[in-house]
Amino acid sequence: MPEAEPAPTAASDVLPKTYDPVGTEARWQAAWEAAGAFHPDPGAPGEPFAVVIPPPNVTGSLHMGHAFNTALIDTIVRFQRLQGKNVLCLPGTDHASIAVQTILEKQLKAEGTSKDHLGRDAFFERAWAWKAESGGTIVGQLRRLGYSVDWQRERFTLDPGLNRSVVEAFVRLHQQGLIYRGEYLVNWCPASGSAVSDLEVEMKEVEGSLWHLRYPLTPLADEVSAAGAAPASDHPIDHLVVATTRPETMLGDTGVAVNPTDPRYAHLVGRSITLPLVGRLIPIVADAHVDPAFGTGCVKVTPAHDPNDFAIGQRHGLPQITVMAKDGTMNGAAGRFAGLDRFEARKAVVAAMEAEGFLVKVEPHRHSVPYSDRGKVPVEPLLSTQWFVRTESLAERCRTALDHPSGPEPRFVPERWSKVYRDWLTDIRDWCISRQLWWGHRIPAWFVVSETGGVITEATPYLVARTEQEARAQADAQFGADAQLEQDPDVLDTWFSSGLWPFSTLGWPGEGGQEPADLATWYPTSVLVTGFDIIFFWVARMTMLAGAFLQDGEAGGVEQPVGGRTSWMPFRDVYIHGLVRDENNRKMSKSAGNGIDPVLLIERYGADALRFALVREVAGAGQDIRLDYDRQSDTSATVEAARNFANKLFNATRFALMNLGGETPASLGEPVLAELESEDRWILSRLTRTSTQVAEFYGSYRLGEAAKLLYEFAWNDLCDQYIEWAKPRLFGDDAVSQTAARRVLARSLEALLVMLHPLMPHLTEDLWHAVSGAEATEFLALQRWPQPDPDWLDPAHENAFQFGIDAVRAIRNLRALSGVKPSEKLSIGIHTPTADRQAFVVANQEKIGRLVGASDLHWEAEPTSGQLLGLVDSDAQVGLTVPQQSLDALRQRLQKDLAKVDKEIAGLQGRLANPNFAGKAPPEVVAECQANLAEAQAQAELVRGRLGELG
RNA sequence: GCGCGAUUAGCUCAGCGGUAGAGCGCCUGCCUUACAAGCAGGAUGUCGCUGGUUCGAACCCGGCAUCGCGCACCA
Repeated sequence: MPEAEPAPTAASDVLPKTYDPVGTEARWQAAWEAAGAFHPDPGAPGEPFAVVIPPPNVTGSLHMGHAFNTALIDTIVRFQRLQGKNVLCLPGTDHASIAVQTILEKQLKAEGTSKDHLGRDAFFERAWAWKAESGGTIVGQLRRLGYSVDWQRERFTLDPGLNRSVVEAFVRLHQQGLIYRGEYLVNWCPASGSAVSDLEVEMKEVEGSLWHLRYPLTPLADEVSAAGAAPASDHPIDHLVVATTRPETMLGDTGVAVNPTDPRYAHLVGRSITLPLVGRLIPIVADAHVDPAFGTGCVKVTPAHDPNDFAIGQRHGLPQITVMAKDGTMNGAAGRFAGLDRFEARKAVVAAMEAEGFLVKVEPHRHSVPYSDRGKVPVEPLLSTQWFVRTESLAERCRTALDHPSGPEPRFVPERWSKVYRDWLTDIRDWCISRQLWWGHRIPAWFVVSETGGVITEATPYLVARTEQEARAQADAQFGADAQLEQDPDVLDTWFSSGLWPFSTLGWPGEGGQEPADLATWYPTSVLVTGFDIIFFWVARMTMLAGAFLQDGEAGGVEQPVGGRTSWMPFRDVYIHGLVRDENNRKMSKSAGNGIDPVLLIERYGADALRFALVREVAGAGQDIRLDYDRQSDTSATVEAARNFANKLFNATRFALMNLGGETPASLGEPVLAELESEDRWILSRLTRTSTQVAEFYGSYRLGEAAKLLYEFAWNDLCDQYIEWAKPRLFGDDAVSQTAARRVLARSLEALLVMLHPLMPHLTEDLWHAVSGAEATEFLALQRWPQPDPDWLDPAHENAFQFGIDAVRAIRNLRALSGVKPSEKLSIGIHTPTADRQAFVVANQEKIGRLVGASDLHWEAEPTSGQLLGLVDSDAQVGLTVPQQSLDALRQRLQKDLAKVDKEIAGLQGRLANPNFAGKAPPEVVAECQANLAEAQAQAELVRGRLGELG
């Protein structure tokens, strides 16, 4: 960021009538970044507070989910900064192996070439070029949200530092015996030619078919030679019927299973089937996995192509016959079907079965099929040799931490997600971490290919090392100097590097056994903020990997968090938020094309408005939020309302600048208690209450509540009430009264700007500069949370002032009923026998008169006759003298009031008449009930009197 | 199948034991020298259904219904 960036000019003395976010936002983003405002020093004072942001795909672009996540995180970290914490918020991106490789391969294909033609090195270069070109998009868009992250610490999962972390992690896991290599069924994506993780598999409901196939029993005569012993007796049954949704896999069948308790087939267990089309003899086995009630109760077993069958096969020692190649076509083992694509093969197998009389029937069948998220094709369970992380011991550590005696680690907000997290850590499957791709971290394992004839086979010994030199040295020692090495061609799952994110980005593992300063200061991080959709895949992987690396086992064999920490957990809290749904409550997705572009909304309404709108919608419980949107006009009423709020603040500040006489909060000084008037004391009390409560809300992730409370304070209290009541003083010539009002206004507005800053950072930064006159090098973002004088809190006075508000409303209501022109000044009376209220009315005569358009505002204990009267409560009435009275409207109004109050009386009397209520309810509730009844009865009396006068 | 969440004003949602609120929208009137992206006033609900607990339930407990989500999948 060039230092020469022009210093931001704060809102000038004369502001325009509406706020223009576009220029303002860009200006402050540049100023913050140029000044390094969010580049913290690990040695700085202040309690450390750290957040690492969930790294988006480097080549992606901003969607509403990012905007939402960003709004939440930035609100939290900006609040903590205002609390004086030493805040690090660290940004970055991940390399998204499959996504990027898919894009690149598509490009290459369009150019008439391929990655294999290009070669690995050239392909890698090209991928980096693509990253350089498109990788700036999303970080640029994140900047436009006003994200207060430390861009100087921005990381990328493939950068050299994180590369080192990944290699170190792999090597250490291997040393701990937690990484192994072996041949297992994995989710294979034929489109990308790689294994994929569970995350990248999505179950889709499809209307498929259930093919019922006849599998003939092998005649007994032939069994003898096949099984070596003749079964006890023959039987009329000469075949079994199996059902399948994937008939092409029958070519790889190596058994048929029935339930051991199924009387229909018990006698057949041990006999064999002659597999149609293939001719292979396969045994009938008994396995409890088979549900006798489903279909025919007989299941074909294809261990090499189905996870359940794989397990059955293992239990019964059945061979695994792979009939498919890695590109999804049938292989040599498929006999005459070899070379066909798996879906063509399906048709061909069915046709052949039918032709040979083995097809019994076909039923429509709705079932779910695993689809590759990236390749958009059905995933194929395929046997292949892959690298795995043994997860059980890692998961166990995490489960134990959840039961930590001093509270669960991490702490989930909302709490219910911890259950989901625990479920995922229970009965967890080992994690396949190898990917047959080029764009990613190459696995740091070298095969000693000279031991197996120059090629990599399952039997080839391998060495895991941090560098090729290290591997070479190991090879020399173990296999001699002429051992030939070849690095594993595969790369690691992107989530492997993402799983290290909370510590790799802080410099783990460091140099020479030294803990890096960032890690020392900010690990464990304070909170992880993420959507529930990746809780299993990302959150749990981070906690599992941290458990493996951020502990020492030295102290008497008991593991301890490294560096004397109290916890090795990568984050204290996990704040789970919902999804942003579209105007029809649908999940936004690229394929559905229903995404709402945050950038469009930022351009239309400003980033502050979008952020405020998103956060304001958040309920406490991590629910999804719905964003309304009109696709015809690209407008959103919700965001527009937030934009209007921004404009309201802008104009309130504009008003203040016009009425503070060129002074600032600092030059005006603190309000002097003895000089304060009614509305001063009221707003300061409200301010004190609000600042305490908002801080509580922000601090406990109740961000939506914080936003709503501030909205109300700003609009209702400060603008609608305080400013309106204080106007005569600000405009008037009583210097003492004017100064008092200026002090209170300046103080309240400044505090409001600070409190709103986490939600609307640009606007508040700009307005704060205008109000405070602060230098361009100073930032609101780095100020402190308001510290109102506790003496300002005055609930009794808030109550007393509420009477004023109510009286004004009652008068205005009456005026509206009277039909008198709003511009016409009227003689108005407030009638109350109570001394305090009388004093209030007298003291605020001018202000109230102004608020209600009175030519004359006076107090009288009782109304004089001939007036139009309205009720404040049983103790106060308001009266107007109007030229032509609109008696019908008033009568209707009073009758309505009476009906309401009568209903209330009936309800209260009913309750009080119940002897159980008086006996069992708390006395204060009974007393309140009685007081309400008395009030209601007194009001009814007054209203009846008024109605009587009207005739 | 197992689990989770939702159901409150026309719409989007708060409230989670003392008798219902906000924003938007709506109706009426106002360009009142901060703001028409505004101001003032107003209307609007058998709180999904059904049992129970309680003096008292939108709120707690049990069922049911509808919608949504996650996990597991029966071939």
